[in-house]
Amino acid sequence: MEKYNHTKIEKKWQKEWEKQELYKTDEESDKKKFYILDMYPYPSGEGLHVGHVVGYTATDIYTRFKRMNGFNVLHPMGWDAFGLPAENYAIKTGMHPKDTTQKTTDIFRKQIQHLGLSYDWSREISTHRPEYYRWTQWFFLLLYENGLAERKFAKVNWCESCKTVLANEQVLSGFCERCKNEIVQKNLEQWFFKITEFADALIDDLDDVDWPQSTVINQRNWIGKSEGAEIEFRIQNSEFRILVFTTRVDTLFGVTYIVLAPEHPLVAGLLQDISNKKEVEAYVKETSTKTELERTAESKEKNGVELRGVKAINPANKKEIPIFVANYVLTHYGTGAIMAVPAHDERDFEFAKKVKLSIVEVVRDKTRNSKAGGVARVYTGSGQLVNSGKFDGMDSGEAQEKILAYVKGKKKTTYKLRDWLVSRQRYWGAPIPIVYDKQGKPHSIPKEYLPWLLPTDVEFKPTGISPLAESKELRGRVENIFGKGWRPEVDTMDTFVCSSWYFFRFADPKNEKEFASHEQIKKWLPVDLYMGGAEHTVLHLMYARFFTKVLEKLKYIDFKEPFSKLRHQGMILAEDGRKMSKSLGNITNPDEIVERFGADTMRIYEMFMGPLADSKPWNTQNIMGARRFIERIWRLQIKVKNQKSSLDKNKELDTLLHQTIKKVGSDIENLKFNTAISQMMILVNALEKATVVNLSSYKILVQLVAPFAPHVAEELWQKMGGTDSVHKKEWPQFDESHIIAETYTIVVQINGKVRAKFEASTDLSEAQIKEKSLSMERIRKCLSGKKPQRIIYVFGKIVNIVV
RNA sequence: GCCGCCGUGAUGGAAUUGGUAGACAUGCAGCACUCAAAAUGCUGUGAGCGCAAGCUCGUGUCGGUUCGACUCCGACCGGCGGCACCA
Repeated sequence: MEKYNHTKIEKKWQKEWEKQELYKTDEESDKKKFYILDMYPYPSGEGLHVGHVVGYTATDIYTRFKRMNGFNVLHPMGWDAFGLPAENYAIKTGMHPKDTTQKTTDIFRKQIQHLGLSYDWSREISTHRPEYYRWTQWFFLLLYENGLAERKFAKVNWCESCKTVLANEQVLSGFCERCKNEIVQKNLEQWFFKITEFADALIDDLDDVDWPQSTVINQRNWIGKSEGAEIEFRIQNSEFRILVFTTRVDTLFGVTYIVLAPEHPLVAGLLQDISNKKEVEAYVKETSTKTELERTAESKEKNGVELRGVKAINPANKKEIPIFVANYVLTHYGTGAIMAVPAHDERDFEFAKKVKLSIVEVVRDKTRNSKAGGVARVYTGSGQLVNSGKFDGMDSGEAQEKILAYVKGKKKTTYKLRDWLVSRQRYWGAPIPIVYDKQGKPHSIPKEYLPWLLPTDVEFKPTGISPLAESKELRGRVENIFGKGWRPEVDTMDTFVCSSWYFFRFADPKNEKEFASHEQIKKWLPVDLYMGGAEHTVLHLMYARFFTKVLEKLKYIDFKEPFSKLRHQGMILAEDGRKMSKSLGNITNPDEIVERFGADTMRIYEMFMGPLADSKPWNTQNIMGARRFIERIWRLQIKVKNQKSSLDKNKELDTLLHQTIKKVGSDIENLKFNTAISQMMILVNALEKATVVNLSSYKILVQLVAPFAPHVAEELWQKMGGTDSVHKKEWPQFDESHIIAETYTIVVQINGKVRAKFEASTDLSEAQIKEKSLSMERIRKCLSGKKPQRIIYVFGKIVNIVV
């Protein structure tokens, strides 16, 4: 027997599989479809890291398993190629992003192939290619022409270092997601997608998907649906009214002042009527030039000024109350104005204390004996109403309804979700397919001009204006087509636009007439299993769901959710337990591991580390365990004999074999690869102890291992006389009759503590088992004459004697 | 602060309609093979007590439910992730 040589075997089979196009999706097949998708990577210059390998190996195992179980599987791979890092890299090196992208995707593809991952490369896509972004542009126009994309002025997040506008989702606690620089706010005209129109569907349809609970909750929180009411407050001696949004109508009698956001339009409207006009103007100017971040980060300290000389009227008790402008009220949420209830809202309480405003308790905690008039602490729960006129004594729920009717308020639902800002002042993205006429009015670029090509005569250096604005070619192109005085849109699209529909393209990647044909979409979508890191939950998943809902609304598709089942792979931490990062110098390079130990070992190791979704630290020492496992299987070859009977002479081994088939199958189905491998190790350990291994048993072992370690399995399959690829074989079946044992171990406990065990044959009755337990010498000794009070028998498992 | 998840040997982890805690693997120790090393194989490996048979304790802490709790309930402690003045 030759020594196990992973390099030789892996090279050989990777070449052979490519030659045979073994993993190409069968177009003609009438087998049941299954679409297994990885979140496609951004092909960075650093290459693949060990974290990618976890997710890709997991889906590969599942893919191979599904194929062996008779499914027609779509398992594609592509590149999220547009984006800031490629452009930043281009700026640094002077190379065109197109060339660097080409280079890095080539490296990624090679690395992925060296892992033996069974993607159908004939369907590879890359978002930076005109054949692809043509359809990204088509989607933009689809949204625009259906009123779902609009251009508007907005206070937007601006990164001074990246020189671009960012989406809210790309701002992490006030800092740029990419470069970690602080974000400032600018007022600019930008393109938005109206994702807020789908807020309810984005919440409701989460009920129908099989996703990790935490991800579903994160999505819900991000959308932030909140049901409440709008209530109008009159202003004394004025035509103006203040509309506030509240979720606590029951506290209306406790409203002792009103607060407007500094940007609230009414502030300007009321300026004429107030006595401290200068002070208010100065305050508004100061607060609104600050970003939201500065307002919160520099101090959570609340401050504000009163609009002196005007009073609002509380519609519930008709009392006159003061009006403030304050920094703690947000313009963009609700109506930009609030009714302050200092006794029952922490923020209002804090502000009222500071400015010395009155605090009136109107809801009392029923479970506690709150002291009358005790407003030293805020009570934000619901309870029983006090100081609320005829509503006294009602509980919060009832009062909500009654008071709302009494003041003629309207029910209203608000959301935290805001429209998606998609324009970017950067080069390396899909150009927005819009041109402006002489009056500056936007027009769609007619579909026949798509792809609307990204010009090449541009400097990448960020200047704050879009690089495309410099392109003579682009300006000329527009004037040629549309006429003199017309000018191009010079912003590009956020890369999240590209990734919001790529999973459709895989169904029909070469289609030149549509983003994907109706039949191919119907055939393959939705995605049956989607795998990716949890860090993408809010951003990408929300946008992809939004696009899917748009398509459904416009009758392109007839399903509502793109990803039926979603799972996250956990992060691989460095050996020191910290995150792997370049700056810490603790990165493990997968290429080195593959070279030293082999791809099969790498795959087994990463899957054996622990539960797929958990974060776990890398441990190079532990890789040897995976390697030894493969070598043990390899060495078992010597013991293989082609015995006549398919049933192994060794009954115990036969039982174990069938148990293993069963467990490995169900574990793969549940993505519990660590325990599947552990079960196979148990089988291998047992086979090693036998003097002879039946050929049929060994072949089954090789088939079970095949999804995990495809190269060595293929090699051994061939050595065992297999003619076709093991990966095309049917998954082995187990026989339940081989698993059922003739005896089982009964554990005898006294008061829940294990005292003895015995083997009982399956035909013993309950009474016989109890009797047998009591008669055991050891049990008699332990009982030492004490009378059992009760004897509990759990079928086939336990006898518990209670004394 | 709010929401969600998690806490098991030296280490990664296994075990949940409540039923033998620590499977499998790594490490470590001893032995075999070897001139030697590597590789491989065998044995041991939660803690304490005991010559032994065996006993006691043990799944973050404290309490509860139960014949029986890693598993269920309550409070607390610690860690991770997300959101964060959203009215």
